Amino acid sequence: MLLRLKQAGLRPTRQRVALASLMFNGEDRHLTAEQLLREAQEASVRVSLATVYNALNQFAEAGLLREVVIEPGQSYFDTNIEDHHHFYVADTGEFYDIPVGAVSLGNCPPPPDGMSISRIEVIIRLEPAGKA
Amino acid sequence: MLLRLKQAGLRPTRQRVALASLMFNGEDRHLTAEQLLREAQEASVRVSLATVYNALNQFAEAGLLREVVIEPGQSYFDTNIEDHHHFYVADTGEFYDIPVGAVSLGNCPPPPDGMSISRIEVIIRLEPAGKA
DNA sequence: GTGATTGCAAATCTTTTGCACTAAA
DNA sequence: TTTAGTGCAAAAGATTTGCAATCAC
Repeated sequence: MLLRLKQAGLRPTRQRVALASLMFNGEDRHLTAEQLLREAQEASVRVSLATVYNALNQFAEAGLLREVVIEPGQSYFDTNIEDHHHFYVADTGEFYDIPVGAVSLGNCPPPPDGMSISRIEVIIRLEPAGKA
Repeated sequence: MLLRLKQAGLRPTRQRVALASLMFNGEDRHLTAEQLLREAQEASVRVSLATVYNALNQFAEAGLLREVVIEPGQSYFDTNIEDHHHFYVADTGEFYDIPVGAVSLGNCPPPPDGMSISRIEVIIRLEPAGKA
């Protein structure tokens, strides 16, 4: 974790190392700042909410994770920085990753003049089956 | 406009009629509450920000428009309720609609067990050409 | 008249910021 | 030691809410 932070140009402080260790634990995660704070507290890591926000923003800026905005008034941070898409369950706030290869996007219309595509995001919203 | 509101089960008050007239003026629009308030004020419609929010939420709930969340801390309301996708320019907050037929989405992976798809959203983020 | 709606101001929620203190190099 | 990072509490923004006044029916 130390190495990863150093490579990103971030000083590996106790808090940043602890937060990074919680987030980058092997599996792909989608966490809000509050959720990460709670995990830190459960792991007995002394850290403030402000620092969690700062760290998440710095990690995102450094390309270590990606901010995902799906709901009003709530940002998720996604540890999977590969090109991919999402299933999202509004009821629970759960995410499931979809590898980019699993969705074929054809026929994309050309961007307006003077613009180029920076990223394509596909969000498939889910609901409990047989609900609607 | 009166009719549209009545059909949606909303009492056609002065404010709601005025706001609806501004939003549903023929073209597809993507507005924030603040933007709509400003338009109302420019049109000399006396209405408060709280009422704009209430009206937008009621319209959305009634299916007259759709809330679109793309940026942290800012909701857009889209008057186009047909199935469609978006180009989005982060720098300016501009939207361009993409008709659903213009993007072919194949090969969608099946949703997790017990879940069904409620909506598929494709967001193509744009940046000024030759920027990156 | 009666109940829904409005406007205002205050409250709420997420996120950011200022600044004195602490820790990394 | 020097500079970056942290924590707290306060600030900032977007949105919601409580309640008396107002409007639609």
